[in-house]
Amino acid sequence: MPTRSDTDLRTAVLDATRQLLVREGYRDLSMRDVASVVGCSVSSIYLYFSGKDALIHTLMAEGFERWHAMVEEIAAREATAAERLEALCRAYIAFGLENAEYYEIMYMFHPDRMARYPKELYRRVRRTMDLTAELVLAYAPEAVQTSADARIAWTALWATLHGVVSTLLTDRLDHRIDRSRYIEGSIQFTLNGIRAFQPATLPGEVAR
Amino acid sequence: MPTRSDTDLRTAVLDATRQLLVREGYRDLSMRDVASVVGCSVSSIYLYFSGKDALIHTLMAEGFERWHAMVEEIAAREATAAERLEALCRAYIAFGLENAEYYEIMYMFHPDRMARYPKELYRRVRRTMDLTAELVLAYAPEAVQTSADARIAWTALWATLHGVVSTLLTDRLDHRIDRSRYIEGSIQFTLNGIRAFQPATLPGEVAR
Amino acid sequence: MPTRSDTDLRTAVLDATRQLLVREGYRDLSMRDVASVVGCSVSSIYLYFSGKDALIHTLMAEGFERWHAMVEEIAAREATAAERLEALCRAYIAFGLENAEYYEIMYMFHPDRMARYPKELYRRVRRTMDLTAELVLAYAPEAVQTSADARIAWTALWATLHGVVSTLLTDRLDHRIDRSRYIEGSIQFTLNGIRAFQPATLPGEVAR
Amino acid sequence: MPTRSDTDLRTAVLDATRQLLVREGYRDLSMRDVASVVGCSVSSIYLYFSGKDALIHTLMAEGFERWHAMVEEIAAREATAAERLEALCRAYIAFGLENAEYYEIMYMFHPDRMARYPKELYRRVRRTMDLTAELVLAYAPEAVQTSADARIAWTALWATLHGVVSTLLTDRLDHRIDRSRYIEGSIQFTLNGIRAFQPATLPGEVAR
DNA sequence: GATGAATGAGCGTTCATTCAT
DNA sequence: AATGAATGAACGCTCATTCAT
Repeated sequence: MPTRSDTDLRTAVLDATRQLLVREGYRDLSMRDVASVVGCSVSSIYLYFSGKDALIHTLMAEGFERWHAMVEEIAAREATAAERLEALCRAYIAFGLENAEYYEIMYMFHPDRMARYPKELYRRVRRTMDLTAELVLAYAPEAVQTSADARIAWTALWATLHGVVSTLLTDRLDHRIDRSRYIEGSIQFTLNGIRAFQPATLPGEVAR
Repeated sequence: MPTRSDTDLRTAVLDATRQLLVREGYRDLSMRDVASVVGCSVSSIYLYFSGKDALIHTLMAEGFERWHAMVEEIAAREATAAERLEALCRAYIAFGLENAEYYEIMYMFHPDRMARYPKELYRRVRRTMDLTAELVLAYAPEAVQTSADARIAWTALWATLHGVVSTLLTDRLDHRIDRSRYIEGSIQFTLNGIRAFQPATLPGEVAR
Repeated sequence: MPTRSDTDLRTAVLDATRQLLVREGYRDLSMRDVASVVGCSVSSIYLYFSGKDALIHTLMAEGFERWHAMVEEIAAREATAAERLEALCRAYIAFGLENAEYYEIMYMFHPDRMARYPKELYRRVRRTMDLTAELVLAYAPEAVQTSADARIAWTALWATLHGVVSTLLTDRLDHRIDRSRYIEGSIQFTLNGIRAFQPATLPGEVAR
Repeated sequence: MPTRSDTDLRTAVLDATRQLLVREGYRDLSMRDVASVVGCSVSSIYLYFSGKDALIHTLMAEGFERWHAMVEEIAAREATAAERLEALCRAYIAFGLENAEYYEIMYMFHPDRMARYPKELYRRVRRTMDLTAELVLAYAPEAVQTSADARIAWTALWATLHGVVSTLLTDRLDHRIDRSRYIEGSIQFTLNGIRAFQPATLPGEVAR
């Protein structure tokens, strides 16, 4: 009597881990818990993952994958550059909020602290960013002219979005501020910033 | 030969904890580690702190204190509103980078996960934010008109700054991007965003 | 060379605990001690018992079980009521002495001090007592007439027996007194007490 | 401003310990607690007691002292032998109940487990018992004829009383049994036992 | 392919005790 | 006479990991 005949254990473990990550957070996640949710033995997990780190790494990769897919979908949309960039921003925030601590392991973790993560991931992340940079470039071609500029602009834009997500996830938004307004406001004014973008000059250089 | 006679153990423990926090992050911080860095016994730590939580709380309070002092100093400066707000932004980022995961425990932590932190801290944090809001208001009085707007604008501004710090601390800045340029760029364009600020409209409302 | 292959660790842990309980008493019993006697790691104990309390509870239950079995066996004997009650008394004392502080955890412990013990045990204990009460009733039907009287008589009888056990276990019997004589003497005169039993009158009531 | 000028620290420590012993029980008694109740430093306790054991020993001695005094007082009373022996029994139980865990350390502790207790105490305890034996002898001179018999009888009597105290202190009295009736019943029927006393014969000897 | 048994290292915390001052 | 500072050993317990079956 195969309890789990069709779906394999590896998948079940990933599902359980993802679920527990949201419920308990990364540090309270234990192999025991995962096994107990899956309904298998602890040691079985080691058949598919070399250890806890590898398990987490897999989820991180999965997360980046998902995000990449979203970006690709948006990039492919029939819409104005402005609509697409706004959509990207909203998608990012939504992604972060919906994936909660899943997001945490993707972004808030010092890679150095875990066994070195495969280079391959960095490559993928960079590819995602390049794709995003194109959207930025298309959005404000008169302000952002080189693709180097675009990367700067996007990283800065991303920083805002990350800040928003992180602020909301950790519940640090002042309670007097309306959540949706805050999100929209942040997006709008960071986009304003992009449009008004001019290659930054370091302090000491001829200023803006 | 008094190794520590003049400076007391309490201070040494705090120093070691701060240092370890940067090296190991909060969750990997153990009382044993702290003791070993300080060069004292584990139980000695308990002479000055009732437990691990209390130790961390102390550092958090200390961090917020320091930041508050910086804000006050900047607010008191003889300078234009623009200079002061820019200074605030740079100070924030510098503070975050220099205090590394000291910063982490201050901002990246869900308060709910630790034994409830004294209300008093929250009050201080909000006071700091109000002070900051004034700087924002002074910077762009034509765009940001009410102090409610100012709080929204600041929280959004803060989100960017937090994003920058977090991006840099977690080493996620694309290595092709110049660090200083990125910082300046982020500050400039977030300030642009402030000047162009208009109370956000929710999607569905009459848009910008 | 299997040191323990045939008998399982769970049993070994219980054995060691019982043994240590005699040697060290309950409060000085540590999981480390148990592990060291068993020759296993501390954490292995947790494979079979959820914690120290559970370990002790198991032993308590086991003890009460054994005692209940003895009572049942005696109640079933083909013998006079007098012989059976005397047998019960001797059995009680023998049980206490042979099981040493195993006895201690069964009887000398304030239940309140440990995580609440399952009700089920209390029920068993009371059932054992009821069974015993019957033996008392059969022994002196003219003196002890109601089963309520029997319970009082037995509890008082038990108090004596417990006193004897406790006295001997804690080595408080005056060394000039012969151990066996003391035991027999106590039994005889407590039985005399039973036969001469009359429902106690509180001081102030019309006295005997 | 001497906070404790008249009464010395030694006394205060003993008082605090006694008080804590009742409140917390022996095993939860800590030097810290004592010091905190006294309002002195932990190390100050060591000025008067060489350690925790010595502190407990002192209290045990004190307890035996008190009990001895009670016995003497009763022995000296103008009353019938019966009244005095009954009074002794009631006094014993009252003493045990009123001194709760104070009683515990006096009687429930294996002397072997603590640093050897001074011989002097044993001598005192024996003297107390001899005094008691006299009361027993006077109570039933026709049954208890030699002082050896008296010691046996008393030890057995004591066992009952101890059983009663222990039963009540550990809350093991069946709740359907009235407390006072139980106490009186036990006393009465143990006295009956004494009166009917005949030197015990070992099983195998010519029986009663 | 899957598991149960076992472990070693580590955790936060408590406590009796010592000793220089 | 009294203390504050410091410690070492122990405690109950958890966890990621290994390995024979």
